[in-house]
Amino acid sequence: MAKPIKNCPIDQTLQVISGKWKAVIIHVLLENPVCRFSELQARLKNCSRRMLALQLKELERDGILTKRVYPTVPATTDYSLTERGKQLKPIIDSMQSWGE
Amino acid sequence: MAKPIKNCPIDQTLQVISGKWKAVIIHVLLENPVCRFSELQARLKNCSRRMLALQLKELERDGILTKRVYPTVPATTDYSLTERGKQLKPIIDSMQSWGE
DNA sequence: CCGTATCCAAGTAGATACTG
DNA sequence: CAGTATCTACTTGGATACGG
Repeated sequence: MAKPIKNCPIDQTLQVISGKWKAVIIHVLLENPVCRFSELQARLKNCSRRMLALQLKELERDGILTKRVYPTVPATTDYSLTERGKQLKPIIDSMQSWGE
Repeated sequence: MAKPIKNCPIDQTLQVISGKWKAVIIHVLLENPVCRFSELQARLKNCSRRMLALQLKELERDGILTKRVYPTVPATTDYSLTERGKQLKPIIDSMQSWGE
């Protein structure tokens, strides 16, 4: 009962979604299952290209989303949630409810 | 449908709980409704006194918890969640489930 | 179009010492 | 006991320029 925490499941989850733009990215992808890089950028008004790329890379690394690259010229990419990513929906939803 | 986000409810919530130790503090207070400063410190093994004080001060400012000070010598204090703070339970709980 | 590399300014957090 | 003050090292993120 007096166990020290941190690195508990709660923090695992927080690490994954608490990047500056991550929760919002997940939210967008829950509503729009497939998004191109430029679509995401358009929706996240103040998020720089650099930041967006960073956040997406981390989300991909953590198994939350999948990136597909099409060998067109110029290159196009799109992003969509994995199953594990979709399971974040209850959390994002309750965060939205609480925030109102 | 193409509205830019950020500063949406999701982010409001994230701001409140995503401090380095905040989610864990809330979790502890959900299980132990009244905690003294030293109790919290004991449970958050790697959290310095300074950090704990900072996080608590922000949580108090955001209306998540209430601080009571008893004019004993030496001073003692305790912390407990507000109603609004208690309403974070579904979020913390689902974060815990997901993290496992 | 979709990034990456570099530089730099600002913010953040630990260590330590002090206070009512 | 429960903090605050200060100093410093580390991290973060914006601006800009370049690359496939």
